[in-house]
Amino acid sequence: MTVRNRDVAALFSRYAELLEVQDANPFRVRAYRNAAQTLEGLGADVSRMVADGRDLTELPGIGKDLAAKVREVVETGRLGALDDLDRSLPEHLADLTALPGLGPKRIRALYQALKVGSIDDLERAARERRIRTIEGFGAKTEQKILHAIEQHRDTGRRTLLIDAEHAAAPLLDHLKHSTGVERAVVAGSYRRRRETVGDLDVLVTARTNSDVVERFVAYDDVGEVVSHGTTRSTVILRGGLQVDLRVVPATSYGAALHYFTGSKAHNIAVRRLAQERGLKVNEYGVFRDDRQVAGRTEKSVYATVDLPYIEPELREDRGEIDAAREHRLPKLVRLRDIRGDLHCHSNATDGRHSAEEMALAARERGYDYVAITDHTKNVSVADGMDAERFAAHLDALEELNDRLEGIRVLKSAEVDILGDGTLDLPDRILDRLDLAVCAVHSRFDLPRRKQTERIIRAMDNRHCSVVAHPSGRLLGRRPPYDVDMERLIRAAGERGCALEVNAQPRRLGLTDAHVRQARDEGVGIVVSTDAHAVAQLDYMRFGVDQARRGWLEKANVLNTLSTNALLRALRRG
DNA sequence: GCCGTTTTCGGCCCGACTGTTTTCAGTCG
Repeated sequence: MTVRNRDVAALFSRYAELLEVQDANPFRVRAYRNAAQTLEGLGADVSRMVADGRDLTELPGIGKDLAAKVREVVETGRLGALDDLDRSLPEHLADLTALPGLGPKRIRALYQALKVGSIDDLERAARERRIRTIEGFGAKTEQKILHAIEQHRDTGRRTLLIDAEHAAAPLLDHLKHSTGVERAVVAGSYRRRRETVGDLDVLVTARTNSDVVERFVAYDDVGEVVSHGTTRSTVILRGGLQVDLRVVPATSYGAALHYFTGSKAHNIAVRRLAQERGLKVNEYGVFRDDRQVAGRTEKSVYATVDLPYIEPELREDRGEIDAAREHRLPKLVRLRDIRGDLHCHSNATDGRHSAEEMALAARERGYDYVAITDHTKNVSVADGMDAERFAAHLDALEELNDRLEGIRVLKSAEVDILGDGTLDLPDRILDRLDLAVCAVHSRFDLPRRKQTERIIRAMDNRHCSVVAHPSGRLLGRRPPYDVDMERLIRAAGERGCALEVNAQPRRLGLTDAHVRQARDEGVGIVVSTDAHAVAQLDYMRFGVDQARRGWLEKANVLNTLSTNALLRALRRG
């Protein structure tokens, strides 16, 4: 069994939780958390690094001790130190850290006083009114604990970025109508454009007499007010999404925006740089002694630590600080660089609109080209077409192309990759395509090696221009199929095959870390919407966000090219 | 437990809100 980065990260995270409950040195706890984060954000397989005898201490936040522990997990699948802790503490004690309001100190107090070792134990103790008997706990805390358990049981999931957008837009509109409000924006992971967000961090600049916090807690969609201060408040919307509001004066806007955009790790790194320069950075500005020296804009904050502006999508402490210092930050691809969509469905199979409607909608969006990529026979649930139907379909696309002006319809298909890695269309049809977008739609359960080799075999076919949604995941619904993505990326590079960032907000095909790895390996990336209706062409921006999180520049993205340059770039051999 | 352009030891980011122990610890972001 191959140990994946996220397996090691999960063990480290759990170890950190247990250490915390044990009242260990908080910096030691953080070291494990940092290491977990490093591993999760790493494109390369740590198992392979171990097999290749690479020096793991080169990784940020991993020293001699943690390198040995990573090796231990990779080689044995276990972490001995964690097993030891697990033996001395109740199995489910660490689960308690998931409850808001319960930190390590309180969990320890509960365990020592009442032998509470799980959420169920905790609920029982609260109902029997035993929690209020512990020093430092009262009736109100007991109630809050019960409430937190309830909430934890029916939510506790992350929200898709698109759903967060739908919640944020009307809320911002509501806040902007408050007295004295100048600006209202969403910061946090939403602004960093992570694929899912845990909560919404709303930042408002306002004059001192503003009623914005009052308006915030009185917002229609608020289900519960968690906290309510003068400059800060937290609510939970009816749908379960938590929203944190912070209010600062305009002179602090840049510092606050930087602070609340995060990530936490990025902020800590920036503040450390400030410290070295005798400065203090907080959400109100950059200070030398008690005098504010910057903070009205984010750029001014970065300038005090001698860095250029860093785009929010890069702020994950994954090397962006060093890159900024050395003036080698990527010039990130933008939505307006995109000149066409290379993955769209029509009503020839499971799309809602005709190829002509899709093409006209693409033209409206300013594109030069659009690839109509309908399904092949093996994807029967989508009414996939066999060779005969496909031949007629391509005739129709040619006819359409002759008729339309201002947009080039590229003849294409979403060719199913069969279980053995062959393609679901004969060569005589594949030869007629401008490009073939190939993808897996079945046999998600193949073991890792077989799945990997299946897809590489498909890439061996000279017709395969792009591998679409190469991980097969559906956020919150279906985990990625087990595939050696690192090997897949290398294979794509060797064969001149492109990989797709699928812009469907629930797919986003490649993770940001894998996008970045593909870039480092020189693999061409296409960003496509997989639209099944004209409105979904607008999902392109989610794909561009993901590309930006993977450090892609315009030159890394093939569908920023003109039609002819694109077709040249996709031609293989 | 990590890390080093003052350091291989001694640091490790900073402030708001809540409840309770009435002066502050705990938690969170």
